[in-house]
Amino acid sequence: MSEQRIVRTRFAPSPTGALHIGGVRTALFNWLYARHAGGKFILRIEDTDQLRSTDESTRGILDSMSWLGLNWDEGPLFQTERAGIYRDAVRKLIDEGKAYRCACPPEELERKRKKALAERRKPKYDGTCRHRNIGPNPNTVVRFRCPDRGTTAFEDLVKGRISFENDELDDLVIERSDGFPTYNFAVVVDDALMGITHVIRGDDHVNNTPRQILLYKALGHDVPAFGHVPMILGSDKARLSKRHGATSVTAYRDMGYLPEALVNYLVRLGWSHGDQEIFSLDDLIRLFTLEAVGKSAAVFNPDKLLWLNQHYIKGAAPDRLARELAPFLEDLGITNPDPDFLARVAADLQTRSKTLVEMAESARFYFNEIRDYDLQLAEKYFDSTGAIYIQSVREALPGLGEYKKEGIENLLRKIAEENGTKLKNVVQPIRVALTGKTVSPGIDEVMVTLGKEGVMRRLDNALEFIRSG
RNA sequence: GGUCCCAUCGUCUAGUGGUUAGGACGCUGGCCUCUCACGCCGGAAACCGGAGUUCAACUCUCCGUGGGACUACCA
Repeated sequence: MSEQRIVRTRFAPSPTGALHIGGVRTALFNWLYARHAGGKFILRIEDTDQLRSTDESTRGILDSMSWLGLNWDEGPLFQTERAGIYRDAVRKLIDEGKAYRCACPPEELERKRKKALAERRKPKYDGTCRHRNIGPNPNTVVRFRCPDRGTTAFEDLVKGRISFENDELDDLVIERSDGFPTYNFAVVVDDALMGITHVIRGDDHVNNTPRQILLYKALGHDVPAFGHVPMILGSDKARLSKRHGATSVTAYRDMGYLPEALVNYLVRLGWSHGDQEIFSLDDLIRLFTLEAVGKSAAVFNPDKLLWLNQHYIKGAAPDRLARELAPFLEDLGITNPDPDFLARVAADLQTRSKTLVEMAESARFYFNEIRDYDLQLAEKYFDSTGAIYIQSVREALPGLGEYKKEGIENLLRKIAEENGTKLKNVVQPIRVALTGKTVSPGIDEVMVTLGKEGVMRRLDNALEFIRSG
């Protein structure tokens, strides 16, 4: 009896661009599956496409994974460093008669394919070189000899039983003429050698699975379990791509999304746990199973992601928000703010910001005193009564005992009452005087955060502006 | 064309033969209120179609229809 093996999953992106929304979700599912089972999560970089692979992409992918908290136990391993391993595996198959060299010119194969298509036949390699016993030669590829008969089936962890007739499969190329393995071969060799027990990937790979199973068997390896998760679509139900807007993890980070929002959103795309919508990483590790992953493709919904981001911003600790917010403020020219002050600003803004970018934008007035008021606003709020209210507040402030929210609000109410007007009529001129805008956090919050001195200075600025204007 | 996969509100989904078909985003009416938000209460909104099986189908089977993936010396 073979012992129950420890679960080993992997994520194997190719470094040909930024880490994609679809890619991370696959990574997340693999990571969760491993963590849930107390197994290992391995990172492998599939960089055999020499032309399109870049170190920069690799760094970006690693960064994005770390930012999301998806740590890996082994790797990153690079396929380009494993060329000898694939070559040996190919040789072994040739020696055993399970693979053969093929010298068919690409143009001819292309011609045959087109002809087959035109005649409504399946375009399948015709086996010309199967028995020609061609030796090593620069212009040859190696093909895997696929069985003509029989059925290859597997029990998919999310979709259930899937089976293919072997005669639908053709003799796929496993080694290109440049000596590098093809994708289908390299994955099998790598997954087998790395002891991957559960291959969790996008369902665009289901059609690859039977030939890969055949390769596992030909190579004499155990066949892992497969779980094909549905893909993520754009709003037009087409595969998610750049034209649907932001699709990379870094793009969302730069737009001011919190990693937990992205993780929470992505996991709910295809997976669910009853009516629950909010999940921490710990919740997910505890609850995640592949059985609860749906079978159908999901449309990416930016609005729901935005809602989740807002939710997490709302609940975040102010000092943490302050740290996250700092780089976005820096983009606006606000550098090295006092951490405590910034935390108070973040606290004021956290129920009214959907992203950190939005929060930074709303936070500007806290750092820049207003000199030139908007003339339209000034005309409306700095009229004779507005000026009186500002003046009244300014004069009352020094005598205010406790400079706290309650005291401030009471003061404003008292002034409104004394002038026989509504609170809002006092508040709005003050708001414009302090923030330069008609929209801001609660006026008492703003005044507390700005501090008594700051508020008095700003009110003086406003009064000065009124006098000179 | 062939093969494979999929199908509940606009979107993400719960449902596992008998439910007023539930939740969430968005939309929308109201409450709260110093603006904007937050929060709270309410509303509109779905079982792709047709045959079966069954006392009873959203749920099981088959056939349509629609969508998607693959069909490379790309991964």
